[in-house]
Amino acid sequence: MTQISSDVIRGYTDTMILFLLLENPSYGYELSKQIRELTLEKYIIKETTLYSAFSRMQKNGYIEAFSYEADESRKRRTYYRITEAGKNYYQEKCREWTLTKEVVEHFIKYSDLAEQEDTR
Amino acid sequence: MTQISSDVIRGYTDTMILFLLLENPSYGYELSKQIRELTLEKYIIKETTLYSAFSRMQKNGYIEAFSYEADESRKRRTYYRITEAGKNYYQEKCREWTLTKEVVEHFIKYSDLAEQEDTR
DNA sequence: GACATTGCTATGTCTGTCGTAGTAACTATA
DNA sequence: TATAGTTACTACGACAGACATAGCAATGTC
Repeated sequence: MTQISSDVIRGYTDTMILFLLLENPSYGYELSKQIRELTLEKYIIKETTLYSAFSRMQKNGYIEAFSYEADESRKRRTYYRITEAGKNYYQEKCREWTLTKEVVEHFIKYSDLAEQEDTR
Repeated sequence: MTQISSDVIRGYTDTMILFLLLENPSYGYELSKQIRELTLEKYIIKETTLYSAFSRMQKNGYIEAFSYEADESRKRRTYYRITEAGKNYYQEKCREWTLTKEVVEHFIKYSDLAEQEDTR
């Protein structure tokens, strides 16, 4: 297991995208590359997952779409920027994450992990 | 937000149950109480979630059902114990958790969290 | 005897992820 | 300039885990 099963990440893809949009507006392909690089290939977001996150978050008002092209018919990419609501949502998720960590770690045993690694 | 949205926990309910079964065989109602208490009410597992986890994990061979009653027709509770496969699965999930934490934390900003708490 | 708690089953819905497929523009290369 | 590879998306359907709702029977408590 070198990659993460995405079911675990579920609920945090939005957060990952919003984190990156806090820095700069961006678009699908670039974001997916950034996520892959930032996580050192440990998490590679699927295209469909990414784009469905866009439409969900746009619907929820967390991001806004825009285009750099003057001519709408010519635009290649759809850029997104984070909204104020998106920033609030992001912060909420960060707080939730600390709670989640606390909860899950009650049920995790770190002992023997190294040992296990060796005996594999 | 004092409780955790269960979508975040998704993928770790099995782990929580297995952790407790490592100590003792147990049954639904008791496990749900233990989870509630261990997490100081931060996570309260839904009944349906719990019991569907049982059947899923039994199907996967991670747990085994048994009864303390001699007379099967009289049994009140279904007890479960963890199997060897379950122990391995549990350890795998613990390793996965460390990875997950690493990945997610790249996208979390802890700064301003306290500040936010104050202004609420 | 009434009421709360315990312990579980059945059924269906919702949502996020993902597989598969397809399209079109742009880029590099030979 | 033909071709292959990369970029940048959209559409559609399947699946699985969490959960709402409902129901039911045994046990405990006052």
